Amino acid sequence: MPTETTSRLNLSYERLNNYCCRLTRPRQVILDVLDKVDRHLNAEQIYKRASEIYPTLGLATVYRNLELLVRIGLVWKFDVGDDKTRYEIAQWSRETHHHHLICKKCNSVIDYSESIDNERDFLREREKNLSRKYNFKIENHCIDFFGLCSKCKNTD
Amino acid sequence: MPTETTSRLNLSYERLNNYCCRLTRPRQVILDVLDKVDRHLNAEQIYKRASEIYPTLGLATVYRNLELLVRIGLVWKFDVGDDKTRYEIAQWSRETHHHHLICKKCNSVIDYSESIDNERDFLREREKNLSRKYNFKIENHCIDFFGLCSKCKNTD
DNA sequence: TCTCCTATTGAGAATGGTTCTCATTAATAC
DNA sequence: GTATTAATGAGAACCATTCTCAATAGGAGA
Repeated sequence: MPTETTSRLNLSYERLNNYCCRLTRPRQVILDVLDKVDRHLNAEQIYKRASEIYPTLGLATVYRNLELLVRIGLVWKFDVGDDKTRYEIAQWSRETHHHHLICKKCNSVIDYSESIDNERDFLREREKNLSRKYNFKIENHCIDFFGLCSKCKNTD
Repeated sequence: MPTETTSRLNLSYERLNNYCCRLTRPRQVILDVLDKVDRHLNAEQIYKRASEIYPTLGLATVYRNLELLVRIGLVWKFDVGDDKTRYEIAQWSRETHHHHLICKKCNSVIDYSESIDNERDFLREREKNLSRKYNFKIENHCIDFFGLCSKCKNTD
């Protein structure tokens, strides 16, 4: 019986197929790392973890595939201001979609997703208005709050 | 009689003073460029424009001062995904604060700010909740919508 | 107005995350 | 299997940004 995790990975593999991309070992390993991890990793960190599973992996391959995965929507990337792009597995479902609280000082990231229902309604309405007004096809959004986390707030 | 623009610049100069930063020619010129321009420029573009006014300006000086201006809140920076940080003069007032529509294909940026009142109310409430829940001091937020602009939508 | 102190600058070198190149390998179609 | 060609690994290259350091110039006080 497939767990939730394996079925999410299976969906990812299927999507790769739909885009005529080969299902290679590096791609599986990278997706696997992103799927398992709870934090937002940069390319170097993903490379390090993936290398433990697949030691001959190259860093360039990690970059190439992250770019691909972002392009076909399986992975999202974002920037917290430390010049290293961070990546997370795409969360399309109602339950798992979330936004970020980013600490300006230590660059840590907190996800939040609870009580997000009115946020969703609000955004849907907003996107509809903006699309019409600017003739712009909105595919995604990014809501980040910047400030000081509980630790850094007290040492500031 | 001071125009709106000159008074905004004067406020900026005052703020530099408050932070014990000298009011140097490069800083004036950079602020002046950012104040006048309607688009979101990257460091290179700011350097190019500022050099026309102050030809001996160095690129490193532009980077250093943009960092300073961001730190003291006179300038905001953000990223559209082309690996070049963009900068805009900080818009703190109710009338001028805005968010972005970013085209994934041509990296163009549209500001929107109209009918933003309910957005502001929504965000204020949200920030209050998040601050309490995560003991996080929210200082700023970033709302960007990504997608395809009217031009790119049709050539896709 | 002059002088001093030191923050700031300009130029070029250095850094480092990311991308490119190219010979080699391996995933898929037949 | 075999052929085709997308994908890979290694290292070089790229390029936005930061660093270094001697020279310059704000601005406080005399």
